[in-house]
Amino acid sequence: MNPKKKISMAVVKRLPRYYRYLSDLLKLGIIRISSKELSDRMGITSSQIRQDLNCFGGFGQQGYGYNVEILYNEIGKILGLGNNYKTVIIGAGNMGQALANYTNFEKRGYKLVGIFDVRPEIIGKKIRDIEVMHMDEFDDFVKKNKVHIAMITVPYEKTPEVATRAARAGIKGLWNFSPMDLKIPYDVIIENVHLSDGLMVLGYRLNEKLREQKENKEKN
Amino acid sequence: MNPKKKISMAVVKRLPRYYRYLSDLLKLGIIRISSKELSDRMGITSSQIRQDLNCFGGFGQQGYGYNVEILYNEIGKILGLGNNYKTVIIGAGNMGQALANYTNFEKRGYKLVGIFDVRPEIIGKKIRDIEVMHMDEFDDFVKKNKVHIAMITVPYEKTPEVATRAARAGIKGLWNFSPMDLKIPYDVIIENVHLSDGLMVLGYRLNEKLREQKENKEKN
DNA sequence: TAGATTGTTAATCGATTAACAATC
DNA sequence: TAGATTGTTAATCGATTAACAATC
Repeated sequence: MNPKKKISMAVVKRLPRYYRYLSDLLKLGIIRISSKELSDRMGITSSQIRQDLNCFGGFGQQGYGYNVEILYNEIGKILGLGNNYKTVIIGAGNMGQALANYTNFEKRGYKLVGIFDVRPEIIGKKIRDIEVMHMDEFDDFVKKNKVHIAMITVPYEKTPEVATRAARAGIKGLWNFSPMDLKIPYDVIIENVHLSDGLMVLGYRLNEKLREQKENKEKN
Repeated sequence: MNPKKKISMAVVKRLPRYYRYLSDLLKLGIIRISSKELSDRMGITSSQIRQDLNCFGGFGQQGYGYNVEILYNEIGKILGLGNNYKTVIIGAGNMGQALANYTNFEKRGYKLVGIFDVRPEIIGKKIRDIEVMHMDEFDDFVKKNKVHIAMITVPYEKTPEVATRAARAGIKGLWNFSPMDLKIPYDVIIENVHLSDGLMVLGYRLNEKLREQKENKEKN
């Protein structure tokens, strides 16, 4: 492998999936796995698995395969899970609370340290031992606690303003849940979650299938 | 264009994004747009836009460009938004309630008609005018109302069981929010939402950036 | 050692971009 | 008509798959 070569997004996006499957294998008590076995489970080619893993170095052994635990830990490292990134949630509505209760993130090393909102009726409420704070305290909190990531679950119109404020306060990564392609003139990494896009793809596939079924019926 | 040729997923996944941008243009009162102008706004090539649209037919006009409203409606049709798909939510926890309140889906033609749970304390509660029903009523409700899509936001362990039940009841599409690749032996279309995968990709990008910054600092 | 399976190179496939004739 | 921009073909680029020598 060549450590200088830039890893393509196609590969990076597959890493969390590998990580998930390896976590399952680990729980099942499986010690070693070949690229062939893993490819069968995941529904991809073994070639792709070996190719992907070799972007980051040789984690396997000829004639043996991969040690599940080692590979799991290595992918974790590649994904930066050991960095113990601290996160905050801005917007303690249903989505914010859902994310706060999503213990999967903690398991993956993302530590939720604060929840913010502006609505008086929700300030002070406890969600998973974390008291909802007012946005007035946001900037100081981020600086004091060296928070890396903000999950933004505020109403659509507020999103750019809140994102800008977070970037100014020193946040390095934004996870945006509003249905827009968030763009702000700050040096910050943005991941947009477009839930309704996913639903529309489901709708398209449903559509295609119903159309095919109709065509087949007409043939007979 | 060749109507027989299968549309690639790469293209399909871009359609909701086009739809979003066209919706914005429509709101701005813009009547026509060229592939070049749209490509500038979206940060992709005009070639890709023309190529994508031509998978489905010629919606533009030489020397003029595309009529925003027509294109918007055509993409809506392709995505099957006119089919008025009916949806239900299974699991009225935070995520379920967040989805229930996500009015974007309604705007896109997905009509939420029912919410289900098994916890006595939540049955009967109203969320956006829809009363939470007990799962005992699920099968009858789906059949009677011809529900197409179920959004599954139940705890991890319950997911396969609930999905199976939904498929048996006649649901055609499942939108799964548990962090697993849902697989059941039924003829049903499944879209998995892997929220933590997205967070991990954000973590990777953050990691890369911090590493680069460190390297640059060491050089100077 | 023999068998298995990796790491890696080469071949293929598919997706994106460039180019331009057609045409509004 | 002249200018603009599409629809579409061809060229390029990147990602996936196949193949196999290296080696555990």
